[in-house]
Amino acid sequence: MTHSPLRPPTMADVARLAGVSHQTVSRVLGDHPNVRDETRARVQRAIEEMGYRRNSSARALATRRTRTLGVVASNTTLYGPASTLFALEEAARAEGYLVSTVSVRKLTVETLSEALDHLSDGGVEGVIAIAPQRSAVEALAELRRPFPVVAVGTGSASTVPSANVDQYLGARLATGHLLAAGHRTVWHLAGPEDWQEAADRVAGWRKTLEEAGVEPPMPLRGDWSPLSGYRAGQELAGWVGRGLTAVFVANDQMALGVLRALREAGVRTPQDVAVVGYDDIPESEFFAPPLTTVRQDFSAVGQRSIALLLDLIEGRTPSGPTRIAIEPQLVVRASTYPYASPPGTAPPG
Amino acid sequence: MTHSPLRPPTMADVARLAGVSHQTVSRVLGDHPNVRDETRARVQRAIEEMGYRRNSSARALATRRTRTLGVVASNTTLYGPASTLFALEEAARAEGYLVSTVSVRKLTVETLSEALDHLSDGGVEGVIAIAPQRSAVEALAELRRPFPVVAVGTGSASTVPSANVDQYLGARLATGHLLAAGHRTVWHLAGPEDWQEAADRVAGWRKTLEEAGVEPPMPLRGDWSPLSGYRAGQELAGWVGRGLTAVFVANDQMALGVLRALREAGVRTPQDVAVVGYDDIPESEFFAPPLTTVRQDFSAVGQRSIALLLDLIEGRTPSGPTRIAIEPQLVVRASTYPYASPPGTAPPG
DNA sequence: GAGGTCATTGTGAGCGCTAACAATTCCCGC
DNA sequence: GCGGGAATTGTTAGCGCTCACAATGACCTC
Repeated sequence: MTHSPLRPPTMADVARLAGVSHQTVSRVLGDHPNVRDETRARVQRAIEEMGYRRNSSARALATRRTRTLGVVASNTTLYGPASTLFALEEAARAEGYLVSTVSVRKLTVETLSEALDHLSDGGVEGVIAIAPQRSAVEALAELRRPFPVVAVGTGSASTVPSANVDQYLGARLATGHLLAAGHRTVWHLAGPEDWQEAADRVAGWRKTLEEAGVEPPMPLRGDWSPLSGYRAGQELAGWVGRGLTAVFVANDQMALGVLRALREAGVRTPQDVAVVGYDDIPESEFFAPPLTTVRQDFSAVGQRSIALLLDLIEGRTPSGPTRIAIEPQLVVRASTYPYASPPGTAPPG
Repeated sequence: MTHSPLRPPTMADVARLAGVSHQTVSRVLGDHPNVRDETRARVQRAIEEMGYRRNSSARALATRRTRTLGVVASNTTLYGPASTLFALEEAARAEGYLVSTVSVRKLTVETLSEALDHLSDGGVEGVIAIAPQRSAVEALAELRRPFPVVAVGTGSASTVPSANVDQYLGARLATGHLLAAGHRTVWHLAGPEDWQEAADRVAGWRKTLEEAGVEPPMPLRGDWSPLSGYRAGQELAGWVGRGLTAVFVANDQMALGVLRALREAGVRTPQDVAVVGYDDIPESEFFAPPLTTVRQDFSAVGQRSIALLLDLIEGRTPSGPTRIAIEPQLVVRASTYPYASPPGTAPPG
């Protein structure tokens, strides 16, 4: 603190003050064992006094390691991506890595490629790509890149190493729950066509119905937004009384729109139509009525994918499979069962 | 592509292939004017052929510029922080900067200090701190740090350069709207005590009532979560018929809980009690009933704060004030006015 | 055709650190 | 009190790039 040059102090400055060579300073900083206690203390005092911090660029240049990971994501204001991002960063930081993020509005071959370039210019050692669109997955496989990449949200379609919640299983849980409650069939409001996770949920829903000997109705399509759910809900309301008693909606936000449309059409939930969502966003417990949904462990996705990426970067043989699947969990609430428990009494997510 | 050494190619490798000096390669890459077209083309071909990319660490070391910004944030799965984060990254990338994020679970002096250290070790040239807790703001002012910092979400309390939505004004809009609709008084469910934004909203609400000659009732406290809103809503329901006809809730998530509690208590919204929220999250239009709320332009916050930070980094005199205030906007829906328009007809956020 | 100017290219010296090796010191047993 | 090995410290050479400056050559003017 006494010293205040125009440029931040260098290792040589510290060395001079401590009366040692710069290499000894480096050893102290690197916790190298063979440094005399007295010397170490003297160096440490000098470091303190000058407020010295190692220059990360010089270090990175000499070691060829930046200790920085990249993340490419889209739709980061949605609960799922935001939660994954959070878990990713936390896991990476625990391993001493910094995380640089590129959030794009729309994931295409171009934006993905630009994002990887930008991260590459930033010197990342590896990248997590949250790439739920099918096209992005393919692009990922083809793009030339000088570092390992782990995909997240690619559903069952990943050709690169990946970590995913098992969407197929989640859809089976949701659909099976409705069938078990006595519904003859289950309609489905699906996510966008080109999202692999949406496709996996459709597949799980369809398979479950088929196993029960039921011909699946035509699924509706939304874009994940509450508004698209509202519009689909208006359409669904027209089928009430003609065999529609249960709907599996591919995410909670759309389910919210469906609930509103049904309510406005005078259709009661769950008495007339039962609704199941997907994601378990924090709000869904407070919808009207509280929403039965499928909870995804985004935190696990984040941790597992970081662990996998680090294995790849450090050249270790991955300790587990390179295509990780995480089990989702059904959360039953009043939208499928009118006597479900009030808020705050069930274990939180 | 033909070349495939163990190490990525260096500028010298490219220079050799193109038959020029490494400096000429640097000039081509830096778009320096004085390079003959023929030479430039030859170099570019060599770059292409080898798949060469500049080493960012070496570049950063030589230029003393990392072109990386840091962001410290908490509660990043909430709509507000997530939106801000997105806008921040997008604005920074447009200026050629990479963004490294540290998301902490709880913002304290310790976690903030650790986050800044971590970012500092990553070589960031400046930091945006999303620091809504009052304690964090103070910590920020005192912490020694070798780079400029711009605070976001610090409400009116920032001692460092900052960009904020004017929360005081937002609260006045919300409260004034309810008074104008004929309510005699307005209750308030506030956010956590130590959040400056919560305090600013309380102040705006209180001031508006006082100006109207009304003694403000005791505000309730929540923690932003729907559950805390639900609990407060149960309490509020007990005051219906005893002067409670309107509530201003400090965020949309809590408002969702309040709506549920009122509904369960048989209180109708807006006929018995009108409710106004804050944030305009995408879901609020689909609540039961759709929620009147205050929209914050997070995107503007992100852009303005990045512009300010870059001014500070580049040593320019900031082109505007160093404490930026952004105006919020009232969005009227059915929770205060039963004949509000259906979804999809109003201009989107 | 000498001298001057400009465009173009090359050379050398760092940026601040780590890694490999060399040099010094210390401590022990005999 | 001296050889030998371990512990400790110093020296040197990069890591791959940019910056400042030097060198070259082309072209022009008088």
